[in-house]
Amino acid sequence: MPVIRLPDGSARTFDRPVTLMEVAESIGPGLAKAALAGRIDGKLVDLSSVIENDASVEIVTGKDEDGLEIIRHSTAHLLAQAVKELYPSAQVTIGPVVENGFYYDFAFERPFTPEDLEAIEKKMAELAAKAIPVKREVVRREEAIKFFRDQGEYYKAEIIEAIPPGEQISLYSQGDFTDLCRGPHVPDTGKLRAFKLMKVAGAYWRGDSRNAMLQRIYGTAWADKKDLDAYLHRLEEADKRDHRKIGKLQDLFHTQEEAPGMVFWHPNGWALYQQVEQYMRRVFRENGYQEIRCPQILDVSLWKASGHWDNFHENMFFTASENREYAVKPMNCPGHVQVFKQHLHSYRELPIRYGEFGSCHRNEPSGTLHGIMRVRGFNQDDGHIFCTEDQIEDEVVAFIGTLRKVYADFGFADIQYKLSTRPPKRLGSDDIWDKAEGALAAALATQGIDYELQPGEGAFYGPKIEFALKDAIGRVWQCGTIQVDFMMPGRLGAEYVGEDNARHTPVMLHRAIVGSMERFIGILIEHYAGYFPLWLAPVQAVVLNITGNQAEYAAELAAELVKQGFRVKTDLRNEKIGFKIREHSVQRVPYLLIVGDKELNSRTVSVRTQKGQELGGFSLPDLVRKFADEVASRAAFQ
RNA sequence: GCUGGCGUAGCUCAGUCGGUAGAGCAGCUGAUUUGUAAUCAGCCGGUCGGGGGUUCGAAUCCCUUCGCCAGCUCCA
Repeated sequence: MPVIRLPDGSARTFDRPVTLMEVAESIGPGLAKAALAGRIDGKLVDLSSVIENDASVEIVTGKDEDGLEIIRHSTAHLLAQAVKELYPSAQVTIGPVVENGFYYDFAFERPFTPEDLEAIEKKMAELAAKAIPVKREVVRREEAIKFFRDQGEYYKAEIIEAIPPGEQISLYSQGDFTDLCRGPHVPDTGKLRAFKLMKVAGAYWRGDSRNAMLQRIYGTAWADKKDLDAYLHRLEEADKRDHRKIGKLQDLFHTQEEAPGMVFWHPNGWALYQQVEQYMRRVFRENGYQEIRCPQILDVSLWKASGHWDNFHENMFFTASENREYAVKPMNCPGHVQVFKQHLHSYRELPIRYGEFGSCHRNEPSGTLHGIMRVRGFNQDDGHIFCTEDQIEDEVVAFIGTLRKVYADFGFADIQYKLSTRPPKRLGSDDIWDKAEGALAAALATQGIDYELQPGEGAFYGPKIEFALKDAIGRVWQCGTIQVDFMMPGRLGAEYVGEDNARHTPVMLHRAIVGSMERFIGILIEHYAGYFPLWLAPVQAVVLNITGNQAEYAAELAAELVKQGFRVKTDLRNEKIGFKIREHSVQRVPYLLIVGDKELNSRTVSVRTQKGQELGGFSLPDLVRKFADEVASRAAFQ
C-alpha cells in the first residue's frame, strides 16, 4: 500500500504497487501524455518503474532539464535503430548526449553521405510516428556479451566487458532494436518529435587516434518543434556572426595559402587591432607594468634551458644561420627573464612587472587552425610578474580587478572563473604548492568570486586561474589566465637579493587578459556581429555628399574630424545618396554624415546612425563633442 | 596530425552523361548632379588551387600535393 508524495506536497495512497506511469495517469491525462520519465526519491528512472513502498515521486516532462536529456538520449537510440534498419552491416558503439543534442558513433564500411543522413532522418521520423514502446530489461553480463556478439556487434560486447563487475547491465529494446544502456528512456518513440541530424564526422573509437575511425552522426533534439526551430535559428545567427565572413565584408584581414595560420591585417582590421592594443597598453601602464620588447628568434640553447625544448619542441618553428640553430619564440617568458637578469635586483624592487605585445609563433597541427581564432602567428597582451611567494595573493587580487574592468570595457559582463590545482606530475614541494594554491583561492575568495575547481588540471610548474567570458549569444571563450611558475626563474637563473642578504629565486606569474590578440579580435567581431561600439569601429563615420556641389565642404569636414583623432572617410562618388547610404550601412559604419546644399549653407552635417535614425543637423564642434563622449564612455553600439 | 567534405572571375555561386566556362555583385568607361538602404548602358575579367595520369578530348574520371571547412586529437 504505497503512499506517494508529490512535489506539491500532496500524497496519494494506492492499494497495490503502481508504475510511475500509473501515478502520472492518476494525476491527469495531460501529464500522462507529457510524461517522459520520473524521479523516485530523487533517482531518475523509467515510467515503467514499479513503486512498491512509500516514496516521494516526481514526473519528468520535456520542460525538465533531465527530461530534455532523456529525449536526446532516446533520440540517439532512435538514430541507431534507423541506421541498423537501413544499413544492417553497420555496428553500433556509443551514443551520448552532448550540448544541444547527441551523437552516435557507428562502425561502417564507408562514410555516410549527406543523402544517407536524409534517408536516416526520414526513417527516424517513420519509427517515431509508430510510437514503438521502449522496454527495459536487466540481464546477466555473459548473456549480454553473447547477445551482442551473436549479432556481430563487437564494439558493444567490448563495452560490456569494460563495465565494472557488480554493476547492473540493462538493455533497452524498441521493436527489433536493442541497445545497451543505463537509461532512463522515453516510454515510446512517439515522444520524440523534434529532432534533426546535423552532420557526420569521423571520431576515433574511445577517442584514441591509434584506434579505428568511426562515423559519428551528430543530431539535435528538443521537447518540441518550437524549441528546435529556435535552436536552428540560433545557429544561423552564429553563422552570420562568423568573423571570417565579417572580416571579408569589412575588409579587416585575410589569410592565404603561403602563410597558413598567419594573418594579413588590412587597414580596417589593423585600426581595430590598434584600438585593442593601445587600450591594453594603457592597462599595462596604469597597473604598474613596464612594457618591453624581446627578440623574435633566440638560440635553441635558451629554449633547452627553459624547458621548452623538452616540453614544447613539436610546436616550435626553427631556423638556422652560420651553424647556429635558433627557435622562433612560442612564448615571451624566457625573454622577460633575460631582461630581469640584466640587473641584480633587491627584494625592495619586487614585484617587477613586464608587459609585451610580442609576436609569437607556434606550429599548431594543421587541423586546429581556424580563421584568426586559432593561428600559428599571434600576439598576446603578455605579462610576467617577478615577485616573492608572499606577494602572490596581492598580485592576483590586483590582476583579477584589472581583468574584470577590461572585460567590462569590451562589453563582456559575464565572466567564469576556474582554479586548476596540482597535477600528479609536478615540480616543487607540496609546501610551496599549498602556499600557491592557497594564495590563488584566497585571491578569488576575498573578491567574493564563485569559481570552478579543476583538481589536477594545473601546469606541472604551478597552479593557475583561467578566466572565460560569455559573448552576446551565450558562447563561452577562455581568454585570460594567471599562472604561478616556480620553475622557469630558477632554470634560467633569475635571482634577487633578499632581506637576509642572500640570493633567492623569485616566483614568476604568467598572465594575460585578452590572451591572443588575434583570437580576441575574432571574439569581438562575433560578439558585436561587426556592429562595433564607436571606440572600436575601424571606420567611425563616412561623410557623404549629395551632389558635387558639396564635395569640397565634405572633404573639409572629414579632414577636420581626422585631425581631431577620429577615423573618418569620405564618399564623394557621383552616386545617388541612397546608394551610398546602403553601401556604408552594409559595412556597418556607426555614423553617416550627410551634407547637401542645406548643410553647406548652414555649416552643419546631417547625422544618420547605423540603425537608420536621423539625428538632424550638427555643427562640427557639437559633433566632435558627441563623438568624443561616446568614445570615452566606450558605450555599446546604439 | 587523423577522417570526411570542399577548392571555378576580386566576392557569392551555377556548370547535366567528359565535348575547350556562365550569372549576379564588384571593377573600368560613358551618361545621369541625385536628400537618407541598390540610376541606366557598355566593357574588362578565369592555366577551373598546384603537379602528374587516363582519354581523340578533362572544371568534370584517377593518383598526388597544398589550402580551406567540419569533426576528432592536441591545446604551456
